[in-house]
Amino acid sequence: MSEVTSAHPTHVTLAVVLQVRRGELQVLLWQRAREPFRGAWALPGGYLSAGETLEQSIRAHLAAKVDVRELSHLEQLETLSDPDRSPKEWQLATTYLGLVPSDLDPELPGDTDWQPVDDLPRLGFDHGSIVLAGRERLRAKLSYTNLGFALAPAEFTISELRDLYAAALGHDVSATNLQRVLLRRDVLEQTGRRRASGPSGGRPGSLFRFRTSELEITDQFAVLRPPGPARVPVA
Amino acid sequence: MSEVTSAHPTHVTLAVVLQVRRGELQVLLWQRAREPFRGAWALPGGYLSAGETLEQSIRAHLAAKVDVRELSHLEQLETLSDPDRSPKEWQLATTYLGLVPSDLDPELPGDTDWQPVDDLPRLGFDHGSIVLAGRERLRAKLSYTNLGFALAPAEFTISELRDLYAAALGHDVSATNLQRVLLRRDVLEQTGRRRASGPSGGRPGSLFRFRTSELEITDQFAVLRPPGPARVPVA
DNA sequence: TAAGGTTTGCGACTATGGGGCGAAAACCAT
DNA sequence: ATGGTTTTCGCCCCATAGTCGCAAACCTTA
Repeated sequence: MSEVTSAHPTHVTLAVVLQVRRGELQVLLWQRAREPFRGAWALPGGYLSAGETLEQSIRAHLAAKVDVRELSHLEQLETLSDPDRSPKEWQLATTYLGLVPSDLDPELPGDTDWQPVDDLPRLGFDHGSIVLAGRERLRAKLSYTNLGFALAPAEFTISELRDLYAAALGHDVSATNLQRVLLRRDVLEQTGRRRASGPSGGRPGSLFRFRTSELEITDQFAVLRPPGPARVPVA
Repeated sequence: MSEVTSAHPTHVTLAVVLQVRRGELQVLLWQRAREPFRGAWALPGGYLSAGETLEQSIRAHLAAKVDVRELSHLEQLETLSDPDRSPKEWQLATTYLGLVPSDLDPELPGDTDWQPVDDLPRLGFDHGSIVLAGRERLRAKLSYTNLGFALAPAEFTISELRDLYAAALGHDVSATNLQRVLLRRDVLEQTGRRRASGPSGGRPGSLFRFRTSELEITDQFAVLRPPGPARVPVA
């Protein structure tokens, strides 16, 4: 049980901010200088202030670490309420998933750094499981939404996008298949330009972009569909 | 802005409890006797008490309306934080989705009743949109999980199950397709028994049951799968 | 300019799973 | 037995994903 159990819980917001850096999925963490969990790493976030919404709160706390304008996506995850999740007080935590495009490299305070999600340091509180939940949410949504836009730069070749997906999903991805799936779903479109070929030569790749930066869900996963002759293709 | 904005918000839990009754999807509501929103209908729920988790809180509040043991499923939805969502105070609300099998008919207090989700009365606060969110979550999960177990009685024919799905999804469902999909995914199994044929005659249907009442997710919706020869069938 | 190496693009083929349809099976009532 | 009703099941079609391999496009070096 908590050392202090008042009648009202405190409320914090926490964010799992993910980015693909150097070919691997990394999460934004900061190292605690004070107890509890002194020396351990923790998710960015902090207390909810009066008059704020939860989203405003997490954006404000993140602004102290990274420039908030660099966040390409932010969505709410679970709200945690185990009375023992903080050793010092009765504290609720509403968690968020944030994404940053891979071509950005925001300035960070000295106590803050990116850590690979597959090789995490010791995390304080229940933050380890929160990172797992964020990673899982990202993995799932990459499959049935256009969320890739939030990980990718404005323009990219299919090979570059394949590497992004491979890092985020944690397994190899076929470039052929990725291109076909995303083009058929109309989430990618061609820019017409090509990229200068790399240092090792080879054919230069066409540049693509995501058609929109609004989250869209593929309707294809409604398994028991309404009856009808056929779903009309876009007119 | 709220009339009263203290430094600490209050926190309530609310539940969208759904059941298929008389062939349509209905939600559990109670009619408010006091301001604000006197006379309007509202979702069951109430304040979070000291030492509780959010799930314990909503279960306790629901116990005052329906016997909690009748809930076949309970999962967290969003946590709402608009400072103006309650006219009387700064109040956060963590919402839940609850499901009740269609063969149960719990005792209800006098102020409480089931209402069809397609023809709702006037709802107080933001409860209208919460009901929508719950309905949408149910619809989605019926497609890619075995969540149907939470709507169905212990045994049923395919036709009966089709009617349940049709009511929950809001559109017709093919019995042939439903059976094939759920059997292939191994979520349904046959009991061996048959149901006596109905009043209008006809061939008696075989009785089925859900293989498990634990929530399981069909892995089939990972679109960009890991490479490999084939996913091995269950050995 | 030709040859060889590297990377991208793309079509062909296969596998899987959902949707539609109709015939056969199983039951009741007359 | 005959007809009406409901369930069951096989068959075919189509959409989409996964795999493979070759051609195209580019660079470097000879």
